[in-house]
Amino acid sequence: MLHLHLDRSSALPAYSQLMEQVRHYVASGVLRPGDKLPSIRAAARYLGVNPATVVKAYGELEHAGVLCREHGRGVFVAERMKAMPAKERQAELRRHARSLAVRAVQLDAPEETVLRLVTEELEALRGEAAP
Amino acid sequence: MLHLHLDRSSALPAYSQLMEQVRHYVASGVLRPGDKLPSIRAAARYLGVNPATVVKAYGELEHAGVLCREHGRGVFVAERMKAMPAKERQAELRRHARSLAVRAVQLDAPEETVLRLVTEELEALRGEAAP
Amino acid sequence: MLHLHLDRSSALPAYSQLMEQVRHYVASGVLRPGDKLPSIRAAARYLGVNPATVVKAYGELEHAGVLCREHGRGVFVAERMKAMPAKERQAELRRHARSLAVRAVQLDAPEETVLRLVTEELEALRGEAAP
Amino acid sequence: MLHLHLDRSSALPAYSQLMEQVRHYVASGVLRPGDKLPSIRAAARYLGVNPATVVKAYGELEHAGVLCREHGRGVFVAERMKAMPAKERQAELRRHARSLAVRAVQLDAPEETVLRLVTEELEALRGEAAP
DNA sequence: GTGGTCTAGACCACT
DNA sequence: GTGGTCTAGACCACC
Repeated sequence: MLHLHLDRSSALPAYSQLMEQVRHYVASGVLRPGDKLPSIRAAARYLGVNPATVVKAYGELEHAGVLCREHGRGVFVAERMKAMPAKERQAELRRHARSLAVRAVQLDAPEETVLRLVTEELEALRGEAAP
Repeated sequence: MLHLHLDRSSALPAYSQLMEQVRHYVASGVLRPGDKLPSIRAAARYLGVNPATVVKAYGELEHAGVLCREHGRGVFVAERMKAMPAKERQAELRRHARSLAVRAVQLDAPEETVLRLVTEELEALRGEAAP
Repeated sequence: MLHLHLDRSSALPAYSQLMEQVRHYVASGVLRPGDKLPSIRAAARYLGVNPATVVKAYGELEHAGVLCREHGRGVFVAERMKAMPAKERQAELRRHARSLAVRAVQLDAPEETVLRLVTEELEALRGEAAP
Repeated sequence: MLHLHLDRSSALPAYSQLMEQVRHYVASGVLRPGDKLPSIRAAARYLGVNPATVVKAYGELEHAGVLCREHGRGVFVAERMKAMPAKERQAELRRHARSLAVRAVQLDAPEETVLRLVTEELEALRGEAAP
């Protein structure tokens, strides 16, 4: 059973937190292409939210090419990431990298610490895929 | 004059975009401790937004320890970043590093590309401070 | 054996995709009046769907006058299209033409390109009938 | 005031009908880039539907690059259609052209009638833009 | 069983 | 004022 949880005190809306967790499981390989996700109702019950909230999260992830909803059958991890133009991909990554860099400078963290953190997180994602 | 701009179609609210830009200028050294920021009215006029939007951005940044409002005199870059506990600092950086890592894996970017992007952004910040 | 296939990730329901394919084969002459269609069970097995899905598709097509179910014998292409009032026929065609036109304008496609596409598709249908 | 209306007996969901109408107004030039659409609440009141239904329609049109929602300000026609890869654009047009061609053959309409309908619809869209 | 749509209404966030 | 999120619950469509 997939572990999902919400931080009700977070500034991010619930549907957005759910999206991030699913993205994480897909990125880490815990969820693989073709895998079935918890049904909308099951996830809603488990998280203690309204089914419509899960519908929104799953729907947005479908738009993003991460999931694939099949009427009457369920929701699945998409077989292949929707081809995003290389330029857009690079731009998205750079936005996240810049955001990290700005915080690092403000918090006065040395470059090596920042790079180490990124490496650790990348390895953590790979690690989860193993079993 | 500080260059500020908004992407009205962005998902991020205007005040949040403004905050990010101020953080960027402070991180890069374009704005140094003690520097005066544009007045709320001037910034609002320049950006074409409601002054309340600038008030909110400056207020949040004051709360975060980046700015320092002095009644009747204006808004300034704080002399020293409010001391954030090392643990919190690490946690904030790790959150950003994780977010970058998740996207990198999903977009299938190799580790070296990711690290290069981060290094580039860190250097870009340092570069802006020089002149 | 008739080639049938489903796109499970499509927004259109399975029964609707099946209908469209049968319509296509009938329009192109691959299926001619009186021809027998695959049995409900055979089609369901071939497509990997629930027989009820095929029942629904065949049923709707019978209602539209494209097919003709004969109890105990099978499902056949109707001898003559059920006479649809000229006015309704025109209206249905115009609906599809308008939908095409709206997309063409939005996608900034020149008129000649649009007309060429339509001509090509009409010829493709005629071409399939030949052999 | 923009004319909007729903056919409650239609098989298409209300939000989808709304989308089609907005697409039509944008394609015809009745709505031009930058134009403000009726607010979500105003449109909902006018159409006699729940605001959430309009939210869904506007949201999907934003994903499609037709509209642009700005928190607290309103919903506007996007300045420029999101660049869709030429290949996808062609594919979308061809799908609509094929659907038209299939119906034309089934309804036994001669090629010239079909092409005339398409031309008429394209001209109708251009005509509405004039004033 | 699954997902899809819609309502009525609440409360929050942004400008 | 604007749009954004969420709830509780209904009913429909698909498989």
